[in-house]
Amino acid sequence: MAIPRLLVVDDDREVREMMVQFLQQHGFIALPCDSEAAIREHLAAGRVDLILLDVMLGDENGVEICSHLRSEQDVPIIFVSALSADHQRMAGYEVGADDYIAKPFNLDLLLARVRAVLHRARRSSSLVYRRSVSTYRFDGWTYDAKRDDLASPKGFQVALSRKETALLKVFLANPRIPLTREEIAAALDVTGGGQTDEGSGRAIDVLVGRLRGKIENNPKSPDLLKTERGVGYVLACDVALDEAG
Amino acid sequence: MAIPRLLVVDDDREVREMMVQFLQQHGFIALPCDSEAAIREHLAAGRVDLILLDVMLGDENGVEICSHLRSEQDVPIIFVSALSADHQRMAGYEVGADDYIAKPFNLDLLLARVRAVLHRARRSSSLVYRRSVSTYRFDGWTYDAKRDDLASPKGFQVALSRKETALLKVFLANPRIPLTREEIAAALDVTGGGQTDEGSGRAIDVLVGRLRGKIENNPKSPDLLKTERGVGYVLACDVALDEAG
DNA sequence: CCGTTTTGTTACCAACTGTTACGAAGGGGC
DNA sequence: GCCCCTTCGTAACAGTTGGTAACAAAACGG
Repeated sequence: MAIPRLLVVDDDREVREMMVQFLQQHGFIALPCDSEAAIREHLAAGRVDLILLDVMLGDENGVEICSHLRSEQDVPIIFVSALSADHQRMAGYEVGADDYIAKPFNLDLLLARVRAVLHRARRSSSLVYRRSVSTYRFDGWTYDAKRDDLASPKGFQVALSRKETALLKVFLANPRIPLTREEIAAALDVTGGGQTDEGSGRAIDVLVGRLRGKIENNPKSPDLLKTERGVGYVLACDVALDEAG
Repeated sequence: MAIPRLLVVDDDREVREMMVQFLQQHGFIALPCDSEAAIREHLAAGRVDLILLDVMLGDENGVEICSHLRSEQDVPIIFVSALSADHQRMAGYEVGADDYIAKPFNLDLLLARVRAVLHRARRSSSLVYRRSVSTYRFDGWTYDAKRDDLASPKGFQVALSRKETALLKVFLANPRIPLTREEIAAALDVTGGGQTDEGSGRAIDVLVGRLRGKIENNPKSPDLLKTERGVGYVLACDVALDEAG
């Protein structure tokens, strides 16, 4: 299983950002959303492992959203709510929520619940939970995560900077899944997600360019880190994992 | 199976457009219709995989239309209706509808039903569902969909832009079937379907022209991408598929 | 502190794609 | 054939997006 991707759905921007930052610090890809439409975009765009859903979403209703989502696919959902009354809790479970956390909550409690639900979801879908992947192999390349050591198909060692390494890991964890700049930025904890000259910087583009320069045969026409115009980037090869622990 | 082609039959223009847009966004070719005559035109013009049929069609009656159509061929039909009373539902099933959705409905529910019915239709007609065609061969050309790699009969590699690739795929999926600009636009998610100078742009024409420039021996008198005057374009050769998975 | 390395920003360019305008090519009626 | 109208092809243009060199700022390591 790749790095878990979580959607943080809350209409209070401050709460949202706080949760996103906290979850990112603990190794998750956390993507902020503020509406059902945003959730659907992410679901359509790629894998989502867990949704943290605020019950009160301005004019939308979290319980209803949950009900919609649940009737279609079984993404795990954890409700987050200021309404801790029991009947509210029940309304959450009845539409299929996997857990329910009352605000204000302890962030570590949140983390524990998130891990528990992800763990459950993994078991039920009989995916092996790889506690620590030690080595990734892709297209002849070998990346030893433990020693942080990347070797080319011909056996030459290639040095990556810290951010380049992080970027590579994100792609290795999500092979063949197109990642938006927003998602990459979230996983790397950099600011910029913009792709035009106005707006925020183009850190992701530049970073991808630099990584390409080190791992692509011909960086001008990349075989591995392909551009999905209007979307983002995708690692266009399969990745084999050796695991330890 | 090529991209599924759906007819969206509803006399409320707004509802129709909304459904069409939604279905297009999810990868279907969705064609709006507002009458039995329009349905028949499409059925006569080419393959139709599923009809979404409003029960109340102004002066026409959806149930009757369904009954007519069913007595002739077995296109799957899903009824869409504001009349959710049980007897109405039964009237729908009795004339052979494959499913029945009450308005107002959740769009994603619609999507789920559409996919279910298409899936069923595929199985029952014992068509192998090709999850991923890896290579197309046509008139000496080879297109490797996995690597997104197009090679000319003489073995030269030809670079296509994203939209050009998408256009080629649409034709490869529908060889020898004349496709209207409307259908192509739907499959490509571009706006323009108009062919005159007024109205919407001529994106499809220009795109076809560009693709011709890359794959035709003599773009001025095309052998592959022929124009069907007053209709659209057609790929005038057979296509062989190699499949993987 | 200072030099080095890493990382983000900016600017410029190239590629992609939709729009428009204009001319050419059909097609029907006479 | 000739005229007229519709349809189509395509060059030219413009708006957007992505690649990347060059610079600036920040982090790092003594």
